[in-house]
Amino acid sequence: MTSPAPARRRDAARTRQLLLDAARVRFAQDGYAATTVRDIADDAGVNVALISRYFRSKEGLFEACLTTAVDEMRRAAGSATLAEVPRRIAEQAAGIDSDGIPRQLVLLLRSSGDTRADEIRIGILRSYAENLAGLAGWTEGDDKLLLRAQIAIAASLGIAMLRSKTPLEPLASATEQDLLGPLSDLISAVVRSDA
Amino acid sequence: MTSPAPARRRDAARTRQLLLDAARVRFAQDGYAATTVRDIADDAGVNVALISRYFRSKEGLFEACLTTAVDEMRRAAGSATLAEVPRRIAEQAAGIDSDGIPRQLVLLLRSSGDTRADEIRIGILRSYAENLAGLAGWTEGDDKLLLRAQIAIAASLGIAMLRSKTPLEPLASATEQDLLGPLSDLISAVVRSDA
DNA sequence: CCGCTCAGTCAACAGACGCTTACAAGCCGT
DNA sequence: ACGGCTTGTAAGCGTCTGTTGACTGAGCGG
Repeated sequence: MTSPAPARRRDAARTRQLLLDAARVRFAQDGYAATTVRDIADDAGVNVALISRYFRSKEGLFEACLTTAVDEMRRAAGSATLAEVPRRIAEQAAGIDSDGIPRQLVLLLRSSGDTRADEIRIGILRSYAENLAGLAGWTEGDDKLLLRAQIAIAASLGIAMLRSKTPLEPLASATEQDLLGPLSDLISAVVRSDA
Repeated sequence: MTSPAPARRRDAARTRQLLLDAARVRFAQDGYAATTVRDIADDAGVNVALISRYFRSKEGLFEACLTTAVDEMRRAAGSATLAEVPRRIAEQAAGIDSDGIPRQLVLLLRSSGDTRADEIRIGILRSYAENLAGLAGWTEGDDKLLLRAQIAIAASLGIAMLRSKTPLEPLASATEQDLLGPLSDLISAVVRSDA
């Protein structure tokens, strides 16, 4: 966290990251269409024009949010066994960030209206579902099991979504521990090959 | 449905309904912020200004969509046993409408940015969760079971959401029958009092 | 057949939107 | 220290947004 550099007053990489962070919060919280580039720039404390400079456009910024979020999730996930999956999902859904918003997951569920970004989103979702199905013994062509994996993914996203903005207690403030039990039951019940 | 009146050329009630129908499709498909009043009016085949006339504002129209959608779901739901719940949810998620979009459910997950509409949404979600928990023997104060019911609701919404716009096969085009099995497993595994 | 009422039309508003351009200021190698 | 490249600023562009108010014409009681 504490960078060795003496924090240059003008630092392109730092500014880029500030924009990226602010954008992820806004996009996850308010959605793509409801977020304006001026909101993001103000949150980041930089000039609006720098969004166009560093990300070419609002859509480019959204794509960057999506890809970095996905990278982080991939890094956090690694390879897992079926038994570990509920804990991994509970971690993500509980929100590893300070404000408890599971941004990575929410970003995956929100559509942007941007074709390119939506393609990325769907590709990621597809790969997640196939990974999960694979852990349960899925082989290509087995639509039944793949459907079940996708339903499990969808359920996780729904939980993350409902936690992110909706003050629906006790779900909204449930801890990772609280979610683990129900999620384990959900995954093991839904993702089964003996459909 | 078939009104006795011979369809007057200028019919306020009919126009209002046309706007309501078009708005529900748009809001569910594209979200609140990404939908413009001109889109809705064009879909309904009426003039834009009539939205302000009949619903006071775009937000007023969204609120009307929510309340009517909720009414329809209440009417369709009625009283049910726990065993019937998966089928009811599968019906809604599969989409009883012609285009297969589960509008009612999706509307409940999409937020508008409008405070009043969000309050309605949350109230509905809370009542659904309590109903579902009640079927499993929930008594006030049992947060564990209520949490599980809310997770089941969230899962259903996530499925509906992912089906609505995302071409994620086989989930996107799964039929009510396809969903019934996995959903039954999900509900019965998640909504249990012996947590 | 007249005249009032109300459903629907039209054009325009003020503001916000994403984005671009021209310019000022900082950083670094030499 | 100074030139050249990079980083940040300010202003404005064209467009689209939700909403409004004055208008036209259909419908119906008299």
